[in-house]
Amino acid sequence: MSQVGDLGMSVGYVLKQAAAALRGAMDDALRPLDLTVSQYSCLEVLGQRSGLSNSELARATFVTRQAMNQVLRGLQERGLLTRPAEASHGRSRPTELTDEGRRALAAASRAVAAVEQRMLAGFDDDGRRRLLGDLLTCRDAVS
Amino acid sequence: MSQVGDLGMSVGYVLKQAAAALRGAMDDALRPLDLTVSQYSCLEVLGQRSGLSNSELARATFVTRQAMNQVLRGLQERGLLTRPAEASHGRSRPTELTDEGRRALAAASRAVAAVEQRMLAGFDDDGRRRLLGDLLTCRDAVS
DNA sequence: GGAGGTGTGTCAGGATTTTGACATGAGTCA
DNA sequence: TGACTCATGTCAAAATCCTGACACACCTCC
Repeated sequence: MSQVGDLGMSVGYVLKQAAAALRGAMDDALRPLDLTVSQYSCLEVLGQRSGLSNSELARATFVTRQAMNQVLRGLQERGLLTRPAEASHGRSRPTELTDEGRRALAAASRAVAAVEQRMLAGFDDDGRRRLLGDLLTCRDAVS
Repeated sequence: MSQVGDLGMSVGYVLKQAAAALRGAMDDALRPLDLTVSQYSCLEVLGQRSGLSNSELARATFVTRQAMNQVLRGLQERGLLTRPAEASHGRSRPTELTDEGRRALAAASRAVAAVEQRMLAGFDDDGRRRLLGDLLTCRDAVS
């Protein structure tokens, strides 16, 4: 006898499906802009909080700092962000968006916002706030 | 420490975070059983609906059929499932769990259920049903 | 001052996934 | 029958991510 019961009724399973569907839709929306979801996530976090280090960005996007390092190199190569050649304190190097990076972020942000708008079309303001709170509860409970 | 500002108010961003946290917790819970999340997902779907083909399993778990093929090979190698040597109709080969596969699934299902229980500790029955319905709405709207 | 612990950046290797491609089997329709 | 379309399985290459490891910088405590 399965502990999970009907798979279609498992919150965890549907959560995973919803996240996968969202990621796929974001991927499609970002492909014309030549950005991956990981790259966009990095830019978005940097747009909100400038000057974060590699490790801080990794934690914010739920990937390892090694993976984030690869993303940062690619974005730096393309001129979308800058890092000082050497750290001023410790080993961490604060990352900043360039003007071109801000332009790319603006375009990507619009594309992703359209996807999120489509995902939440069936919710009113109260419903969205409620869903957001529920997801925060889940995230914190399982972390 | 790292409040991300407006990003923390994005349902899509928090959905991604919650799914990532859940995946990490599932990974930890399944590691003692020598199963990855992908492998468990495959077993769980097969436990619910036996006889699915490679492509059907891939769609059910939101991965490509190439990736699912790799998972199926590993599980078949370990004797957790069986596939007929050749297809009886078309090219699809229906997959079935072995007795050992069912035992592994039962143990994994218990471990994952504990994680999900922890994730939903803060919800009552109505809250869980509501969250499940909201996630289904999101999934279908963005697919 | 020195030892130990923590956080950070980076390198290397392996595992997983995706993209692109090709061949096969089944169904549709002229 | 033959051309066309579609779904499936599979192979190969590339991209991505993770695990393990190492060195460096800072901090605390003795």
